[in-house]
Amino acid sequence: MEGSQASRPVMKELRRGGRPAAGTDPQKRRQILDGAHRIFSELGFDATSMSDVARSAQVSKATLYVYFQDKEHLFTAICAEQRDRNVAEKLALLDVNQPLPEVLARFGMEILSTLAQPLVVAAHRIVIGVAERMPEIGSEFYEAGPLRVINAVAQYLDHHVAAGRLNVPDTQLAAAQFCEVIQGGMVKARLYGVLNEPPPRDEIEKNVASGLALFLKGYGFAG
Amino acid sequence: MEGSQASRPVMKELRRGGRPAAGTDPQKRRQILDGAHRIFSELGFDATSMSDVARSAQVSKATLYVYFQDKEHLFTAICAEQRDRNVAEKLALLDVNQPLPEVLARFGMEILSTLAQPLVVAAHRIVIGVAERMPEIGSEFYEAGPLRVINAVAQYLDHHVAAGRLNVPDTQLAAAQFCEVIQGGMVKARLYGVLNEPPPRDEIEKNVASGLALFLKGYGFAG
Amino acid sequence: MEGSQASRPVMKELRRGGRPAAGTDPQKRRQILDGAHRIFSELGFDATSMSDVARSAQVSKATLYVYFQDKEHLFTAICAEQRDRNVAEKLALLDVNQPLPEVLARFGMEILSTLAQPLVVAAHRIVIGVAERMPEIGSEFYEAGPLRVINAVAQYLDHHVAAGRLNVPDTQLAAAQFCEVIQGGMVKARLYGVLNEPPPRDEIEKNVASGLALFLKGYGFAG
Amino acid sequence: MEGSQASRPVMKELRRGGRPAAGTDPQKRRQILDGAHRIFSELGFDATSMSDVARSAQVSKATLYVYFQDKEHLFTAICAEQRDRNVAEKLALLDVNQPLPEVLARFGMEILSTLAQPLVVAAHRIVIGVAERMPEIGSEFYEAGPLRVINAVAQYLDHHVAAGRLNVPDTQLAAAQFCEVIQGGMVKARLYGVLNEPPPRDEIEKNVASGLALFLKGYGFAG
DNA sequence: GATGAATGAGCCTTCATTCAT
DNA sequence: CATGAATGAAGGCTCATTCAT
Repeated sequence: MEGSQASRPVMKELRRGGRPAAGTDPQKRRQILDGAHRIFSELGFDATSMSDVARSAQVSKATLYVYFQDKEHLFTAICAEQRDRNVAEKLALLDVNQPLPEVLARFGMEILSTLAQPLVVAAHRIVIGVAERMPEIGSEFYEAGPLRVINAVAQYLDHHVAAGRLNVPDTQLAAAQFCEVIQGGMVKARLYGVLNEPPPRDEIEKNVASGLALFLKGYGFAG
Repeated sequence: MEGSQASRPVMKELRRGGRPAAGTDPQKRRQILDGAHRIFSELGFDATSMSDVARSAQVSKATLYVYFQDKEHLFTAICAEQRDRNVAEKLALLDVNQPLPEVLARFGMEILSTLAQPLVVAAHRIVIGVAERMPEIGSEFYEAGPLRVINAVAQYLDHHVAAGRLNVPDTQLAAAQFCEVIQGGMVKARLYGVLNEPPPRDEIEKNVASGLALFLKGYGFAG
Repeated sequence: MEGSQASRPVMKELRRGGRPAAGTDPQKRRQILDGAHRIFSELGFDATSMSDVARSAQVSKATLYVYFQDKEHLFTAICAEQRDRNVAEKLALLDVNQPLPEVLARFGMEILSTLAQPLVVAAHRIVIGVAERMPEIGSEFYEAGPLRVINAVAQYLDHHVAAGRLNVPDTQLAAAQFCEVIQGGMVKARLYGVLNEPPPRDEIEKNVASGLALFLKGYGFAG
Repeated sequence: MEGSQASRPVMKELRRGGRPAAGTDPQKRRQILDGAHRIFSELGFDATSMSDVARSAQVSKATLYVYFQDKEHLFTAICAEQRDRNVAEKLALLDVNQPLPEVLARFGMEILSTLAQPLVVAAHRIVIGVAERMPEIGSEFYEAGPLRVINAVAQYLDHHVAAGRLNVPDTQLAAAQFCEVIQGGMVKARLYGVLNEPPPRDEIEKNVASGLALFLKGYGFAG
């Protein structure tokens, strides 16, 4: 298993540059991404075979490889899409000109609703499950997703701290706390597979409201 | 995957006297569990082959199957051990007769120190990664671990709420919030593989202190 | 196809040392080598699948990989065997104490008989066919086989040149020439697949005799 | 692999008028042959994919199939071209009216220079490597190449034997011996991949001179 | 006629699991 | 009981070849 490192690649690695044509039909690409996302979410990364993906996406296995270099790249593409999809529009909610409690409430609702969605939970599960072996995927995902949100919240808090409305010594830490506290353990339970349905709206509302109240009072929010 | 478990030993049982049918040497069992834990933590569930386990545990592959029905059962056994190992002693810290802030501080320190350990993070990662396909493992793990802690904290809070020292409408929810705020995102980052070393003690202290302060003030703790 | 060099191996290459147990039953090893040799000779390296080999050797495909790291190593093992099998005993024929013409006649007969055997031709064919992509295999084969013979003959000629019985300015070159002339194109034709049966003995004799006469007269052999 | 070759064009033939059915642009054909030759020589038959060929020839893969029925036919076309390219002009050197030693020297130089060229070696390698599975390709190649040369030399020798200048009992055999002996093992080593650069002119000269001298003296050439 | 895209078949390799010893 | 050896099944990936445009 170790001696072959030098000799095996000889046979194929000689082939140089120029990939096969790099599938460019965006529609088909979508079809593949959607099908792959569906089945990856259902089975996890390792337990999903490329045949499964092909079946789920209704294309031939070979076509998969026209659009994506390999299984890992396909998966990474899905992750990237998943995190980037709505983050931007969510961050836009952090409007410093609106009243803080309402902004954070709305923002929290958005975040929690998204995070608790089964498909999103599934994506996080996979990334976490794979993080040991492929730390770059995990880090990248974390940084472009959760961390980006935390940073935005921290910046938002900075503003209000400067304005004297909040007493927060470490806004970065506070932002992380905020993101956790509004979840009330709801996402965590789902991560472990305890629950699988999207939570009812009132439960989300309750958790966000409770967490937000705790946060505001705890950091001495002065209307 | 589970069907053939009862039939094989039967033959042996018939031939010999009342000898214990399957692997019962507790020392060897330990050896296997330790080796398996080590390698599972390093590679994850799917990426670890039974050959890897055998090598890591220094036993033959066949012996593995004498002590554990299959890969999944072996893994489950490790998880069970992992969660149960220290939970009990940690819960004992929640002594209602000691001053609340100190109890929660000490308890939080314990919890966070444990959760941030690489091997523990690895175990959680695996369970989460596997939760989609094997929800029972995930649920069981969650219930015997995180949930058990939450419940204990909730009960502890109940006591102080009853004593009028705390104003908490939903102690179960508050317990979950407590468990999250004290982490300050420290465990989450590790879950995604962003960091891998155990955090320095002062960082843990800072996070617990900050989270606890937030929690106490937010829930109107009155000394 | 090129970007994956760094990322793909991550998944598996993590596994370290200790191969699976390295099949050691020499009988089974023989069985595999023989079966593989048979089918490789029939179909060539690339056109022979490991399934073909397994079938031909009457073992499971997985067993193949217990005894040989991969297809290339299996093939190399066959080549090594093939060249080493009889070379030594043939070189022993070059006895400087026997009369030169008889020695070279006997030696030439041995060499040509062997080289014209279908299975040997097949081995050479494969090695040559593969030499572009795997030059080490080709070189190694050439050096351990043809070159070794040439060197031995050169040394043998040296002796007789020193004794004044032969007038050869470059014995290395002469040795190469000798090895070729005695074949009379017989091996070459077989290499290209023109003929496939082993040549009749008298044809071999004729070619060797003719080539040897040419060689001796050409290099002024003086009884 | 060969079955479907006649049926496809039929449809087109019916629809349109007397337009040439299959790829007839000789320029494009050249382009394909050259590109294919280049890459086949580099990688060998099996290791060269039709994508490689398409890339090397700068045409689409589908176009390849307009000009050549399949991979094998394309390859065969290249081989045919390769052998026929210069054989004729070389055979013309065998002028019975010129002094024999000079003719054979010049002829030998031409032959050996050509055979030792990397691209030519590569072609031979491929044909040999493929000969087991596709004996017609091998035979055809051998007959139109090496054998044709041998025959011409044999005929040339016949003339001089008849003129009493040479004492050769079997000119066919002698021709084969001549072709081999002038190579001095130079081509053989290259066939096995030991060397890859074209040999320097003086080395070629030396081998031819040595071989020719041996041949002439051995067959009693009388000026 | 030329091409980009698609695919069924098949390859090498590995894995979880089970016997015979 | 422990093990070395063996294997059926499956996985990721590529290829020669063919349509629709």
